[in-house]
Amino acid sequence: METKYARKGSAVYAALAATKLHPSADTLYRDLQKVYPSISRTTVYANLTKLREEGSVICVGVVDGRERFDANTSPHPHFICDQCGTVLDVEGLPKPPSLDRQAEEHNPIHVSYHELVFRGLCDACAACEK
Amino acid sequence: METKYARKGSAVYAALAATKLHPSADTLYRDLQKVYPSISRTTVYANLTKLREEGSVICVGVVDGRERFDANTSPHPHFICDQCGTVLDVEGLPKPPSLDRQAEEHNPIHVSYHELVFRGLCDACAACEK
DNA sequence: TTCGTTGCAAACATTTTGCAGTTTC
DNA sequence: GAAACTGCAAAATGTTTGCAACGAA
Repeated sequence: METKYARKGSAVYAALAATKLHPSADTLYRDLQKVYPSISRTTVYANLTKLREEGSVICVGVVDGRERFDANTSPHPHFICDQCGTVLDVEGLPKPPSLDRQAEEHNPIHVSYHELVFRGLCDACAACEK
Repeated sequence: METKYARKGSAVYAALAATKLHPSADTLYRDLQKVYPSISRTTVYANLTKLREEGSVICVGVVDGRERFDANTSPHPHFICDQCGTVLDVEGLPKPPSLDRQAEEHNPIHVSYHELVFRGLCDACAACEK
């Protein structure tokens, strides 16, 4: 039985952890609405901010002006479809050796991590192009 | 002598090509105002859009909600300071061998290029942290 | 005269903030 | 009761669009 002010923070995390689609705040909001019809966008945004500060959620990029989130916080490469905006995890790449230290060697920077993002077309969009 | 309707499109490109700061549209607008006091944000945005469609300009990422642009369109790694938002070119990295083809091998994707972005603190911000 | 460029104002979309009611401890 | 959570409404911000005036060819 849902009350108006039920705790929804953990639901935001659970919804994000349950998908591989790297949803935006709004997509997450729509998904959560199905279970919590009274949830507000403000709550989704507030909890995403909190989860990000805690380090239990990351933003993997901005697609069409919308931040895309991931509950898998271990650094891993992504793919973004330039046409439909789908965000996928990229599998099967060898771990590059300490790229971060190499970058620091020749530049005035202090690297904590790096992001590797591939761009192109997903299978579905590539099929449409033909 | 500046007229109200002087051609400003090429000035947008020139301003972007003249800096390594990977400015945002608004930064570019403020820079151009010094030379073209009557220039409008609309013109800067319109020309950035056109240049991007032409392929003579790229967006290297979104920092604090602002798109950052680069007239150097050849793919190269960048660094973004998590504190001040500075965007730097990263030098001295060895070219990884056909990462794009490797990614395609194990994933249902068609890669046209990839972006490598290092994150951390720039020298100035690292100094302040101490 | 046709087409592309410019700039103002308004519209848009995503995200943030102010605030008051609610729940938890 | 203090502190944290929720949701509504409004604000803030970056970007786009409608449109009319201007300029180039």
